[in-house]
Amino acid sequence: MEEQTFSIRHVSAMSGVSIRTLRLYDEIGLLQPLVRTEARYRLYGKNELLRLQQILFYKELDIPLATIRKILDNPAFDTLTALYHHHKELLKKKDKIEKLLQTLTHTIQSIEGELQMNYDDLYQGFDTVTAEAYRKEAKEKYGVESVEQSEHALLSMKKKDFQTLQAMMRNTLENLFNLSHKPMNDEEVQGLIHEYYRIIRELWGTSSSEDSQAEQFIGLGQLYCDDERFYLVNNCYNKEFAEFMAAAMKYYAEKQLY
Amino acid sequence: MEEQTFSIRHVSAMSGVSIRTLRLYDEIGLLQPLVRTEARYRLYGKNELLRLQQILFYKELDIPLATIRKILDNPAFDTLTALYHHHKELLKKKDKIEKLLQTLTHTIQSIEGELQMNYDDLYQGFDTVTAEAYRKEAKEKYGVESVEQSEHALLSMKKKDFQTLQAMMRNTLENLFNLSHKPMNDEEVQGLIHEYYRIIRELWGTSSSEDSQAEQFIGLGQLYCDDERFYLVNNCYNKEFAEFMAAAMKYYAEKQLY
DNA sequence: TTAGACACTCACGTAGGGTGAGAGTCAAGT
DNA sequence: ACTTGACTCTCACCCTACGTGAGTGTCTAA
Repeated sequence: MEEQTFSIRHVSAMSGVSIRTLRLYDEIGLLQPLVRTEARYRLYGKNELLRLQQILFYKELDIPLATIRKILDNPAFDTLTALYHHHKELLKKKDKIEKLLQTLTHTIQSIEGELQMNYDDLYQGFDTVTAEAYRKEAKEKYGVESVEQSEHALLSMKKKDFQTLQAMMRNTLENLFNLSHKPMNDEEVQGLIHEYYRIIRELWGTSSSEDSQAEQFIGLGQLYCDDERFYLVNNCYNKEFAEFMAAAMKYYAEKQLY
Repeated sequence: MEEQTFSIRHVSAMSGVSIRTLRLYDEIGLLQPLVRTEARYRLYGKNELLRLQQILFYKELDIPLATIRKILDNPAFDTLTALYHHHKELLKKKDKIEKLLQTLTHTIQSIEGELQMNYDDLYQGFDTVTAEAYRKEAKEKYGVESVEQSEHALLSMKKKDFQTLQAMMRNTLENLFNLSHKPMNDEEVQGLIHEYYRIIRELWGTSSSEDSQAEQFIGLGQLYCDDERFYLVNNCYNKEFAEFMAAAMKYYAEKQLY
């Protein structure tokens, strides 16, 4: 029995995504139809519809399309994991709106003379979109301060590049978190650590350097254990996971980097 | 005593909006600094900071910049009214997230075999971005069905044009709602009705027609009273306001259009 | 005066589409 | 078999809202 398929118009109607957009997604390899008929018509199946949903969730989080594709095409990608991740991010979005509502209420009160408001407070809750803010986050979260070239690399890194790396890092960490019940030297775990290492190297600005920076990588893992600011997943500090990461990173460095 | 002013970097830091963006906003007349020094430096004051906040709220609602400018530059613009409007829209956004969370939960349950899910339901809560959806809304809300050229005008109207008209219409209706305690023939009220008339004409595709369409305009006002689908403000049906509108539109037509 | 921080304008480029033109395909009706 | 309206395709131009870099001028403290 053949799988049920849907024309591009049908998918557009179901999903609310324009036909032009669906073609764009095909073009860039983000969402390819199940079938191209002899007439070049696109026909989509169930898996494509599910993938489109994932795309829309990631879009809701302002992830660029190229990054979405990378994430979805990763062999380690898992739909359920991603859905849980989206859930958390949507809750964050909701919190943001709460904050905006608060700012709004305060502004009204300020205008009506009921309270005094600082100028800074006018903008509480709005997204900060400057490259500078992104760099600050990198410093706080990814231990780039301790690496020589990092300051320069960070200054020259473009905002989009940083966002892409960040999204992929989050994705990798999520996957690692799901495997943290396994031994840290598990093959799959170590594969993900390898990925993590390469992303960190991009952030450090040393991705093409001969020096493998094994010790720095180990040091970063240790930093996760020592400093409670480094909550890696679930928006809270998780000691067990930090230790898991540190051990896995240390093992990876010793096996692959020395 | 001179007003306190802020450099562009300061405003960027306070607001999270990039310097480049602030320059762009100046360039397009959306947010002009209080002062340009002899050196061409931009200095912003209190009113500019408040205006920037308004811009950010409108941006949060995906209103195009040119439209934001039109709204803010309208003599009838009122900050408090706008803030109340933003409040409502943010609550709507929050509802949308709730819906997405629901969709997400259902998807998880569907994958885990706990329930059966239609393909359409995969996309509940996501924005519908097709021009077709916009046209449908126009038909439902602005009485375009009853006007001859409207179908053709609607088909040829671009999505952005429609969004712009829609935003301005909402804004005009908000202002009218605030004046609905006044007589419907009040000068200010009639000024806003004039605005409303011109926007409706754009939607009808008859903005440059010699025929004033007085009767159709009156008929549209009557439609608001007769059909409970036409909730104009506050996301609910408001009979008093609908009647106010109908009367004001009738009066306007009789005085200005015949 | 110097030097570093800051600000300016100009201009190129990009992401993610919207839109229109022109042509081919499908399927039901005659 | 032909017609016709709905559907689909590709191509190509355009747009919004910036990001980014280059080059140059301005400010201010030392």
